[in-house]
Amino acid sequence: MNDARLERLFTETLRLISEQGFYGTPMSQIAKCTGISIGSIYNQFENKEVLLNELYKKIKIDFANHVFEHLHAHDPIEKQLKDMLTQIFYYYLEHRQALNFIEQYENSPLIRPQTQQDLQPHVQRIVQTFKQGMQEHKIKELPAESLIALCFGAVSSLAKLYVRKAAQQIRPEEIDTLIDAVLSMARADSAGR
Amino acid sequence: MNDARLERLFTETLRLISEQGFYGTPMSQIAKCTGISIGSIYNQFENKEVLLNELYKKIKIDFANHVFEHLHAHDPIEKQLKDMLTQIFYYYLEHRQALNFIEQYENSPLIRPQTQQDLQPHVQRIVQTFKQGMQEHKIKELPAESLIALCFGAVSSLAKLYVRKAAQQIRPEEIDTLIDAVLSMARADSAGR
Amino acid sequence: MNDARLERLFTETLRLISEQGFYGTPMSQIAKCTGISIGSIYNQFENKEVLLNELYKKIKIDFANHVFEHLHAHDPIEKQLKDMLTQIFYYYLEHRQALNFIEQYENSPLIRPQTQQDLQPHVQRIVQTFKQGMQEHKIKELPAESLIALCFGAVSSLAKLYVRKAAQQIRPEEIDTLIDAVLSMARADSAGR
Amino acid sequence: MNDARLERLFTETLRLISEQGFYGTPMSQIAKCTGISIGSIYNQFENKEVLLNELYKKIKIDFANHVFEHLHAHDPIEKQLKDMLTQIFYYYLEHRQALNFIEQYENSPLIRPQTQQDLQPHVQRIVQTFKQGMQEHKIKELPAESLIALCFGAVSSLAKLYVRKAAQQIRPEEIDTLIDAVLSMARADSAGR
DNA sequence: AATGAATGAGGTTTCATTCAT
DNA sequence: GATGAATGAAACCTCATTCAT
Repeated sequence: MNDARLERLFTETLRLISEQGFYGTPMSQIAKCTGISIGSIYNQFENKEVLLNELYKKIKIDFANHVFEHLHAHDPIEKQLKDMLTQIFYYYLEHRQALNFIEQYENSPLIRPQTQQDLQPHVQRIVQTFKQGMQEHKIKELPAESLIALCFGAVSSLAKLYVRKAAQQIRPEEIDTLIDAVLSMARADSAGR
Repeated sequence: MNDARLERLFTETLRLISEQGFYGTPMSQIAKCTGISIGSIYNQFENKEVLLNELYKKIKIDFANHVFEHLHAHDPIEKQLKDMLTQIFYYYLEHRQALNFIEQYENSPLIRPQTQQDLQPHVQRIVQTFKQGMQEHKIKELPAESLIALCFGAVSSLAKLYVRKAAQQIRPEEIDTLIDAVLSMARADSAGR
Repeated sequence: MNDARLERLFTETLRLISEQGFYGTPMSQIAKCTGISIGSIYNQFENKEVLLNELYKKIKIDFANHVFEHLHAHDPIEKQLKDMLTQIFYYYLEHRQALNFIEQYENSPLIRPQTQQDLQPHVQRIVQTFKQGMQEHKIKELPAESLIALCFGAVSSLAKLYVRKAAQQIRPEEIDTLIDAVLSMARADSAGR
Repeated sequence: MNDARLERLFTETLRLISEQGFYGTPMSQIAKCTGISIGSIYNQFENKEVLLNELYKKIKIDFANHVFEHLHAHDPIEKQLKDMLTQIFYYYLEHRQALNFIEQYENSPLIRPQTQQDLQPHVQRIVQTFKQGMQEHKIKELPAESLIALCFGAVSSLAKLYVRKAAQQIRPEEIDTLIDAVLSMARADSAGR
């Protein structure tokens, strides 16, 4: 299968599943909407679960790449963190299908520890950035995983809120303030009590 | 259907779905595991979607009730917020099936705006507590909805992390510190920058 | 079960089945619409098939009684036949639910030869009237059963047509002419070729 | 699905339903008896109702085609009508499954006005023949629809009678006389009183 | 490699019937 | 008798997957 077809397969599958869910989206519909025959899809992916898993990995990697593209390794660590969270928020807002798919998938029994392992290298830099911040005493010295969970959980939750209220205008200063708030969870100088 | 059976139906459905997902859990299995015939289930709930919706509402209300039971209206607002987030975290930890069900359901196409409307009264007090905190200048004056999304997103994300690493011992002081971090998102005196 | 309840059971069952068919009408709906519990219905009738069979017999007997009530044994045989067909036509028109039920039932696999046997006495007089007409040489000497089939088939077919076009006004002279036409099938003096 | 399979599907469905009725004939049995998988049937027909509807249309069209094949447009109108009714009678006798299916279907709530509309063109010629007879003053000037209902109702009723008494030998002269009787309903020179 | 008709296990749901109250 | 909650066999239908072309 050539790249264009594969791309169309992923894009359309993402769209359908974000609208209808995993089980509201039969393979036959994916075939019809992409114009790719069911047989060809099964030539490429062993079964539906594998297709979804590959889509998940692709989306997460796209996401990670996007975020890191906008990060400058020589910026002060605080700026890097702020940029990271800001990028994540706006990425989700502009890729709400991806946001929904990720949340569906990560909370479903389809997700396997192995998949998360495979993605480790792609998100390694996030952990590094946080840990570097701790070494520089700019970030609270807490388990990096926990801090990351707090920050990412907060941002994706915020993104989901803004996606739902699609109509309302996004006021960038408000977002900026909210992301500062998120950062205050991590910042070392932030009052712990 | 008497209360005991209904309770068993809800409990067992929650367990099965948190383990196997919505579509990995056929009605026949729910019937077998509860010892309630399929016919009786359909006597009580119009269809599977309605059953899941009612289960969702029940879980959310149980959750809200639990959290509010441990809140003292006359405590200082800061303490109330801290207690709330702490309660939520430990509730999720002890009700990981509920946590997983809620996350599955809220990210699925099954959820309907009407359901969220129906639950409004039960979560009203959360909004009130935040707004009161703003009036007392203890809480940043940001859209309450957004602040709540940040805090709740952070806490549930943290709970999911701890649920996954079930084996590891929970260190209460660490949790306490992390929840303080969450609160620093909301606290007015916290450096916004 | 007292008479009023039994009557209501029959009336309502007839209505439901004429609107929805045998299999579109569950026992539970009959129970709800009559206000008679399912248990009571099963006390009275062994099963659904028996209920329908009893209803069928009741309707056919009501129908036969009505027709014969309007027949005068001392009228000339030709008048009696004409009255009979006319009565049948208007009976069907005013009891379209009965007409539909009968046609459904008689063409379904539910009908049993025994039931038709049981009704024999009630329709005996029809056969007698035709046979008497033959003896008086007013009626073609053909197998009575066949002649009856022709006449009754024609009239019920006509009734079904008029029932369908419910809106249109019935013009009694037109009906009269049409029934005369039906009679011409049977009349001895009618040109056979 | 190729023509042979489709033909087998129709033939076998007709047989089963004429023996067991619509609701005595599950799709699974149709699948087993035809050797066509349930999936393939549903590939071809949206649901059971559509399958039955298509079968009904096919049967009616076959029926109409058969009747018209044996009609000669240049014969005198009286002969055409007689031939038509005779053909109908023998067609039903030899296609008793079709006769039973049609009667079941037309008296069931499954039938839809639209379907009858769709068949209009195929039965148009019947109406034309009757109307032509009226213009030629060979046929009583009554509403064509009503006259047709009378004649067809009589003939199909007669056919049903002969089908039931399958054992008895058919005496063609008797049938001929009976069909003449049916025609006397329509014939202009037939005594109206 | 691409196709899509065919398959049938297994899902959701219905509803005739039972039986304890 | 009357009731109606409970039952579960069996219906309709879906859809992941196969495989001959």
